[in-house]
Amino acid sequence: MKISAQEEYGIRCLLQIGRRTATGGTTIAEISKAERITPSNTAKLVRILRMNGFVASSRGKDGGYTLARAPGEIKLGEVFEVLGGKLFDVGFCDHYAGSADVCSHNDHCTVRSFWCAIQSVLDHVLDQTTLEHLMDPTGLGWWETCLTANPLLNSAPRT
Amino acid sequence: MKISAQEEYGIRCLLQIGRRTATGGTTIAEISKAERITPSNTAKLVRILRMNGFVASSRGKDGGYTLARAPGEIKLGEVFEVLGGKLFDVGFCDHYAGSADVCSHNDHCTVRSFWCAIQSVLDHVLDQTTLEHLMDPTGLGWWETCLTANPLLNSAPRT
DNA sequence: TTTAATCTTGACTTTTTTGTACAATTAAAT
DNA sequence: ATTTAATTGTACAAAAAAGTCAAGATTAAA
Repeated sequence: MKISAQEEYGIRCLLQIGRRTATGGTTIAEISKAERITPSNTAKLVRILRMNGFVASSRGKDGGYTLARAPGEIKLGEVFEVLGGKLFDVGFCDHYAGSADVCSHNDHCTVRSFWCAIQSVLDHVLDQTTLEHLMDPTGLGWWETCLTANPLLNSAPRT
Repeated sequence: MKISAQEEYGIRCLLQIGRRTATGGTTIAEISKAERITPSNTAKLVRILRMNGFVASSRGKDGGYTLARAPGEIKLGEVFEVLGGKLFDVGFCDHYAGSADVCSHNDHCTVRSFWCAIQSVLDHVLDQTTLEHLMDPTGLGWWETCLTANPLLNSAPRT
């Protein structure tokens, strides 16, 4: 369970574009330089963002990228899904269950139901965070206060 | 951000061993058959579990595997870390920051601080769940109640 | 109309992860 | 002692993900 390179850099590219949208957008060359990844790789990542409606592009001289929506309207959950997919695939059992008719991954699928629970937790957090939160320096760390103010996340005993 | 195959099957192997510890343990051949993965792959996964102190092995005829600790003492957070590592590596910036002295992954590292927040959330959940929770069928879904009883995770507005 | 900056696309290479094979080791039972 | 059933460790092969490259298409300004 790792944050993939594509997620890491994809988010960073989006952040770069977000920061510069107000001043006319930015180019692949600029993003590339700022994030220290190659232009080719940058292009690939930005392409994913564009095809999924997060950024808009204009071609030709003086072209470049801007956000396609307001930062507050871009949920990180959506971005993550596009860049790295869900935590576990539905249809996982189809691939891996071997030749059994029903999911022999068994355990009455306790395991899978647990994966779902983890995913719910993540989704809730990611859907409450927008690009705006990452862009605004004063918004740095609203999540920490959430954590400490929270019964579940704050060493609550469970029974 | 996906659950890796090693995490998925590693947990399942541990679960198999846990279930059969009371009745004398189990073997790689049995686990392999139950989870429908090859014996070789099973051996590899179980080895990781053994080297990290989750299971004990005995060799020779009538050998096999048992839990090294009580199920209630095995936090899933620990197991996950061993099987799949942390969500993002410390030292990530060392690898990817290029030739800059300081982490040029910049953004005043808002991004990284956000990764940390996500990891905290995950860790809290995973450290509150033990193998016992997965083993006990009646314990199915204590996490769902947690979710719905929870302000942060239940569509709480944040400001 | 020319030019230069920029995006767009698909194929290719490298790296990482995942899975497999096989020989060596151990211990109980006979 | 020998046989048998099991674990252990290393090295290798296959698959997936990440990253690179090169040629093409589009646009705006000079």
